[in-house]
Amino acid sequence: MKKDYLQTLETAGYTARIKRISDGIMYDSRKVYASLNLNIEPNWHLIFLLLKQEKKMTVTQIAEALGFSHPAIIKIVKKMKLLEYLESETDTKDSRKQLIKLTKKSLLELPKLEEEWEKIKKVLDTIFDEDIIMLLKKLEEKLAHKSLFQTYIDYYKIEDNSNTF
Amino acid sequence: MKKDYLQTLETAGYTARIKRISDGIMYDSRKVYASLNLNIEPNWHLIFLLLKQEKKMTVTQIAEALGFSHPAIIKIVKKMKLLEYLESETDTKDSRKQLIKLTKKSLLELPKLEEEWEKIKKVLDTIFDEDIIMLLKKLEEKLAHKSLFQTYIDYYKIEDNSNTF
DNA sequence: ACGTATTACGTAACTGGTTACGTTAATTTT
DNA sequence: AAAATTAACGTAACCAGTTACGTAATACGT
Repeated sequence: MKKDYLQTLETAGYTARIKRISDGIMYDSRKVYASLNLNIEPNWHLIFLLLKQEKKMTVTQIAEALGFSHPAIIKIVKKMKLLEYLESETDTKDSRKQLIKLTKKSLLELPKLEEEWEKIKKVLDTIFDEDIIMLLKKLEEKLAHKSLFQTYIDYYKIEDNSNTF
Repeated sequence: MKKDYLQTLETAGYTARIKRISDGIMYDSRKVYASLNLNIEPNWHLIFLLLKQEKKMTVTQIAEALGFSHPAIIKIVKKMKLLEYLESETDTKDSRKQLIKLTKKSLLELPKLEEEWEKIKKVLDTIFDEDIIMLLKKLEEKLAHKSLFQTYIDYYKIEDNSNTF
């Protein structure tokens, strides 16, 4: 078994370790979906759930809800539209807005998908126990309260010249 | 304050939340380095530490140590070479191997860099307290023991046809 | 010692996200 | 009601990583 240096690199390694965990989970989710021979990507799950709840949402609403940039949503929506899982209409009140919603096909396939998600959830629940969910919440709270960058700036009373050049 | 849907989306949201935390930390680290007007990227930190310890390492060794693919390391090394932080020589015993090491310039700048890292460490330590590090270890252990994908396969005794189509 | 398998590195193409920028529509200011 | 500002979407270029693939050097089995 190879030596894992990240663990020995102290604090410097934490962020890398979190990233590795995150990437690993993403990678595995992808594999699970692939093994199902479903033409579905992990991210889509969230979009399905969101639109099932809200019926119609604009691009920016989805982006904000999921914490992505709006171009990211546009790309995902494009893909999902190609596979006819989503459709959109222009808002009659505000023609800038695109209202995204699930198609008939989506609604038909939802029960099957939800069954799969239920199975995936069970597996995830074996990893994400109480403690770990607590950890997530704690981390989120800390970072939400004050970003790392801001903490750094305040800590050392440095002038933020990252944008000046 | 906008509603955070990820929190309401149950298990489906965990992986997305971890990713968000991870991305956020990365983003902020980048900002800290930018504010220092140092031409250094966060990832490089680990390479510096590693090579300071080990003196000379091959591309694949670095990749394994840090959990990246080898092409990723090649790219990073290329950049660092351009700025003259790294240099490489071909192994005399095995001419396939490139031995990467720190340059004089790196060694000269190290004290200053280490001073900065020390400051960054202090800030990170305000986030990564005992509890969080414990849980991080726990998560890593769980995932190291058995990947999510494997858990899934075993759980449902599915044949892995993710590579077969 | 010779053919085969493996290892190490490098490049190319792709991926899932980002920021930057442009356009048009709506809103606010004056 | 005209001008300026802001909001929503779309596209383009970029970024940091990945996988897939090629090639050359080494190690291995017979």
